[in-house]
Amino acid sequence: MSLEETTPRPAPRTPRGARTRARLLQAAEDVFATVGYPDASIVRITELAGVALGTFYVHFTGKKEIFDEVVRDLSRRVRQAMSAASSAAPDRLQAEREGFRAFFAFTAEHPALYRIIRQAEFVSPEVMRTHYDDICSGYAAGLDAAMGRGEIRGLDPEVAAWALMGAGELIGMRWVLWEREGRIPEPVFEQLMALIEGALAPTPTTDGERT
Amino acid sequence: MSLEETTPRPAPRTPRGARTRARLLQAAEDVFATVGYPDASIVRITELAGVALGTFYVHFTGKKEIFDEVVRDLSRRVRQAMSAASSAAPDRLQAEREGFRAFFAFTAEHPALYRIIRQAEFVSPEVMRTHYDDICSGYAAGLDAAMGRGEIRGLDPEVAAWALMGAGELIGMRWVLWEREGRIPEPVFEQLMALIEGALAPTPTTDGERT
DNA sequence: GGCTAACATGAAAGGTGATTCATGTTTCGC
DNA sequence: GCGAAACATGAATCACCTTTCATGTTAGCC
Repeated sequence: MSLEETTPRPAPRTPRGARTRARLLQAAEDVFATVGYPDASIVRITELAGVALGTFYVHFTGKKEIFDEVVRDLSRRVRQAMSAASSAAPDRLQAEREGFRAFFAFTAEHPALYRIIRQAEFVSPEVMRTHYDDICSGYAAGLDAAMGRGEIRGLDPEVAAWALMGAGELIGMRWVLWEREGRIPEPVFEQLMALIEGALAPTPTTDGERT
Repeated sequence: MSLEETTPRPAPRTPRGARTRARLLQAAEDVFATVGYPDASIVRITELAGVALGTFYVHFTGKKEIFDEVVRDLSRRVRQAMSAASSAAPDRLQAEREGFRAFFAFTAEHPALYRIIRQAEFVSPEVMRTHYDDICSGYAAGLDAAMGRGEIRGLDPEVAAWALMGAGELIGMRWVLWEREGRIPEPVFEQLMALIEGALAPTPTTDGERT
């Protein structure tokens, strides 16, 4: 049942249709984020969106399709935020700082991201994988370039990207999502940066000849 | 509905009861891990366990209760595996190696851990938090002690613990769960260790006078 | 070996929620 | 302004699931 493929609904052809679809997406994001996928019913989504139950099926084939769409949307937005922030940095370490700052800021403003991505594991493993893969490939490319410039030590960019991404994810969960303040405390941020700096810094003692 | 408290069922008083309960727990673990919480029905669990539907309610008050129990059980086991592995290590770096090895090995053998913990976010946020907090406090204590012995640089053990935990989590997801091989490739493991080493190593350049 | 509490059973009650569809309403090109 | 396509509606259908309960069965204890 959860593995079936369905042909997606065609995109809306009029402004009205587009508006309704957007309203449904926004409502779905809210509902998924607050009550979770299991308890998120189509009725709830349509009620929040202010449209009739049947309207939902004009725009989406079912719960999974709209979920996927929500995930893709959030993923796109967070990646865009991160790359926009880090692209202007003069060097890699600065890029790390700005990238992480943007990530934590996005998390603070859209807690839905975490809450939704974590559920995607079952609802839709493919979209979840794509999300991480996408973030990662951008990240790894940045690391690779920096390595070429000798700014960081020689290491496998992919492994490093996943590891750092994981560090950011849990730190964000712990200090942004779980703390009332809703934003990362500066000392925690600095600590994280210190760790990343240490992990990436060119080692004076050993050469970078690891695989 | 998902926030209600119910008085837990009393523990079984006979070997037979204990056996049935254990069978249900094991079945629940499998079902939650394969089809996910939303699609996991009590019927499915009891069928897999080979008991009648009604029997379930002799031992558990509902789906959430057995889910919580499964999470607590997995959490206990993985923590035990990790601490057993790392406790014999001569120094901190060695302890890191053994701890992570044990973690990846456990992940390979019980993919259910990941799959289930990630769902806990909504089903049961408290248990999920407890799981991470528990792992973390042990980890942080180890780092703190090592810091006292001067084996690693001065840093906030809690932040470091969460960051490293996150790194391990995503690396495990990517290379243990998502890869056919089902165990972490040695080069990836070494890369991760190199990163951790860099992150924790006492810095020759700066002193450890950060918070 | 018989008594009782503990345990197991599965049919049935009662809900919930996803999805369909026949029917209206709006919008847009002409 | 008109006709057709796009869109919106919500009552009705249907599938499935949780939970209860009255009734059997088992096992520990004397």
